[in-house]
Amino acid sequence: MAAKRSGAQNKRSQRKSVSPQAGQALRSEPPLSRERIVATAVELLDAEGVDGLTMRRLADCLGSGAMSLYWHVDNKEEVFDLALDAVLEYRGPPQTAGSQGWRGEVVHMLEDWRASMLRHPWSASLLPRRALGPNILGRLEMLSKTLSRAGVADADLNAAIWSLWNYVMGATITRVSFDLSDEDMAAAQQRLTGLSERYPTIERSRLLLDNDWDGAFRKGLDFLLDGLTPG
Amino acid sequence: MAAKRSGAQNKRSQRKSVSPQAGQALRSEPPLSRERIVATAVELLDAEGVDGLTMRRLADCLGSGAMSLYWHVDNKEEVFDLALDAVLEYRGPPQTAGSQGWRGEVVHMLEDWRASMLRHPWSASLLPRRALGPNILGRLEMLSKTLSRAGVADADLNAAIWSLWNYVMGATITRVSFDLSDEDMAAAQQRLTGLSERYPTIERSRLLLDNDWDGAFRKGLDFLLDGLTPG
DNA sequence: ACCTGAACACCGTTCAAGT
DNA sequence: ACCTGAACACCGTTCAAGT
Repeated sequence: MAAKRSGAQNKRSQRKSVSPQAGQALRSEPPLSRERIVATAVELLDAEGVDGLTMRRLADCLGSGAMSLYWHVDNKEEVFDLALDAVLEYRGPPQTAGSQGWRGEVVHMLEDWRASMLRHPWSASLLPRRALGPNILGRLEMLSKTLSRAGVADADLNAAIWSLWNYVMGATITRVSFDLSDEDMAAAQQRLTGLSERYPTIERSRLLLDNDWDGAFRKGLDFLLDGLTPG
Repeated sequence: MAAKRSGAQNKRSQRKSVSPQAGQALRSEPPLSRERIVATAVELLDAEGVDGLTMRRLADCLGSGAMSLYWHVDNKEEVFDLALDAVLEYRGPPQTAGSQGWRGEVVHMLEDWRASMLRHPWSASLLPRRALGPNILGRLEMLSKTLSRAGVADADLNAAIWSLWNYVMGATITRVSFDLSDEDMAAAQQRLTGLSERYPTIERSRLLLDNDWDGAFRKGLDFLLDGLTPG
């Protein structure tokens, strides 16, 4: 929107060893920049969760005034967008690739996607409501290309991608939201047990407790791929 | 937590036709109650979205002081929990059921679940982060029972339920988040076209535009059921 | 070009008090 | 038992001003 940029001013000139004045932070921080803001936002989100990210607190962590952020960033929404995409970089298939064929590649891409989001538990539930940044688009592009090469017809491609995307998102969001402390988990199942005459089946199967999330994820993914892809 | 209840005081006694005093609302509202609070919260959420629900605004809609709500409700979190579950009641399979077998029942249950959430677009993205109320548990119980009767082994039951749950959640959340105005949609694809050399495949397939969400949902669901269930 | 403090219009919730 | 207003400790953001 605005003309604000943040690209080229990294030269930082030679600051001539600023003599620290009383009351100031001794080790003067590097100047503000989009990169620093985003990196610190990710740290803050990792440490405090979505509700912990506050423009004021973020500025505090950066050693700047709260309003200084607004020079580099339009608003809080943009901070979310940038932090999210920053966390979703894809480094490509592992060294052992090539030999494993397209199916292995797809599975790797989706498991890596999930793993990236699980490393930053705030990211999964944030993603669906935010703009698609370059890293997200890059992952979609790569997935698309691989499926296409695997023989998925153009007419079926979008449906296949969205089915997989939906599945990965749902699995990750659920996984994060049920990753409670053991006490919370026990309490929930406890509450359930108290109502066992109303919910006998899920009480008996201990639905809320013993879940092999990773195994279940992989199994469902395989079923989807069986259906979505030819051959 | 607290000893607060809201069950039995519905008698409301005979209020003796309160003479409306100047400055007061003429038609005096019915007394506050959990039910009224939740119903109004749902209306407000439907109209204004998640960010539009504010304790103060909610109280305004109810014609009461902001703090009055806290007698009936612990905090804002609980309002969310209650509003969410209120919206997820399940009325059971249609009249024509019985003849359609367990697979038809499962499909109906999950499509109804999705439809209920789509009717209240705030609900889908809220659900994963909230406590499971009786209506949600009821749906899980019914799904569980049906799958069990269909022959899914006890050992596979939880994985099957969570796979379906995840898929439904992911599909619904994505669907809601991409249900932008046409201009937004066009703008997004526009931006993509500008980068078409970086994302040629998804640009060519118009991934962000022509999506048959409902068809894709049903297709992926069928694939999952094929894999998850015996026979 | 970059950063700042004061100020505005909001929040959720505690508390002591009213009826 | 139920409702209330004042007050507290926060928010995101605008604006006019500093360097």
